[in-house]
Amino acid sequence: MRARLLEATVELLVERGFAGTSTTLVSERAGVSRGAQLHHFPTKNDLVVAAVEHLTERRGAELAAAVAELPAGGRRTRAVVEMLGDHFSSPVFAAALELWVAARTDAELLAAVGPLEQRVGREAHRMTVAALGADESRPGVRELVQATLDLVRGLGLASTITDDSARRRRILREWADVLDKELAPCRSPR
Amino acid sequence: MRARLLEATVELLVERGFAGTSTTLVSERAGVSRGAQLHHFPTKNDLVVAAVEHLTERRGAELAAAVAELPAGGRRTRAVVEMLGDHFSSPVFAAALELWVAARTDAELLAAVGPLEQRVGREAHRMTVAALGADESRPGVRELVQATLDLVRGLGLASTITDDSARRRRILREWADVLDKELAPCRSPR
DNA sequence: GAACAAAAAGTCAGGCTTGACTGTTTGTTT
DNA sequence: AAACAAACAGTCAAGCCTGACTTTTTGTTC
Repeated sequence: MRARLLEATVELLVERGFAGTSTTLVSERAGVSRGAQLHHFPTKNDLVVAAVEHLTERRGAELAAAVAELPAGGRRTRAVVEMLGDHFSSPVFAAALELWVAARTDAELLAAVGPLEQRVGREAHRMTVAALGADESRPGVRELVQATLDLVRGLGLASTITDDSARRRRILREWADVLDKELAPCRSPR
Repeated sequence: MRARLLEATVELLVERGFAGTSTTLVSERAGVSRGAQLHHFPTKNDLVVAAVEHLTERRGAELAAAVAELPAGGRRTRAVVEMLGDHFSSPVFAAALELWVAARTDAELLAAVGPLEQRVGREAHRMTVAALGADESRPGVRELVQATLDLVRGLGLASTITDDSARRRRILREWADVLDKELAPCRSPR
């Protein structure tokens, strides 16, 4: 029942945004009575904060699953960045974005979302480093991985109102080529 | 008077977000009566759409001013990307972000914000190409400039809830070095 | 089997926001 | 100078959202 409420909350975040996600709508969508909802989550903030955590777990699981299915061979870097690009253009990202923006002007929400997102960010970083087989001990490598994640975040933001996947693919392909050159373990390119 | 209303709208977008920007607050902040406001902007959407246009002009002007003040010499690429990074971490970006996210789930708003943001994006692209002195006829260069803009957008998004400017600088510095290598006109690095 | 606690269901009032309506001032034209 | 139009000012009712309160059902323990 908790799960149903959280799922409904995430759905409504994607469809109607944070402001459009009223607690009444959530209880209706989840098929849960208003009283039951208020029993589990006394206030809207409680509900949404719990939804953040739920969402975080889903994001982590989806990322891990996507990494596991990566092809081993040749164009691995391209596959990794395309996977990241897809992930950060998914509805899951849209829901997270709603929370992110809402938290910017809501101190209570920020206190809950901030640390969580930081944790997810670190995990995504670890995963990406592992997936790319990058050597973080080399100077600059860590920054380029971070840049990759910030890039897909920016692309994801753009995709929420203009979904130009062809443009995204071209950019990520070029980025992957740059990464391949910069991350190559031998023959320092500098 | 229109200008005061629009300024107040932008301020409130930054401070309280889209949902927190009520028309009543705007009229109070602008020192304009409710009736006067409704005379100029019959609905909230009218007001906010006009604010988008106003904001767009300000963004354009700020970008142009920043470009004009760039040092000519040595580390020009670094200066350009740092300038972009600063710009996309400013309150102006926060206001635009609010509108962006609100437009995602509001068709009427999307119709107004979409084309506008596209125009601004193109202009930013042209400016960046000019500032970097990039040769867009070479394959991949265009994509790398786009990637740079999407990267700063992603960094700006991150900065709205966690303003880690040191991290941003490190990342942009590294990226600037990569850009210098990739955009160098002679000796194709591929 | 009865009693008690916890979960779920329904109702409702208070507060806020929006936009419509009516009155007042200012400026321009004849 | 008068009349008319446009901008401006204030008020208000309808609608929605939130969260508190009351009642009913379910499950567990004695």
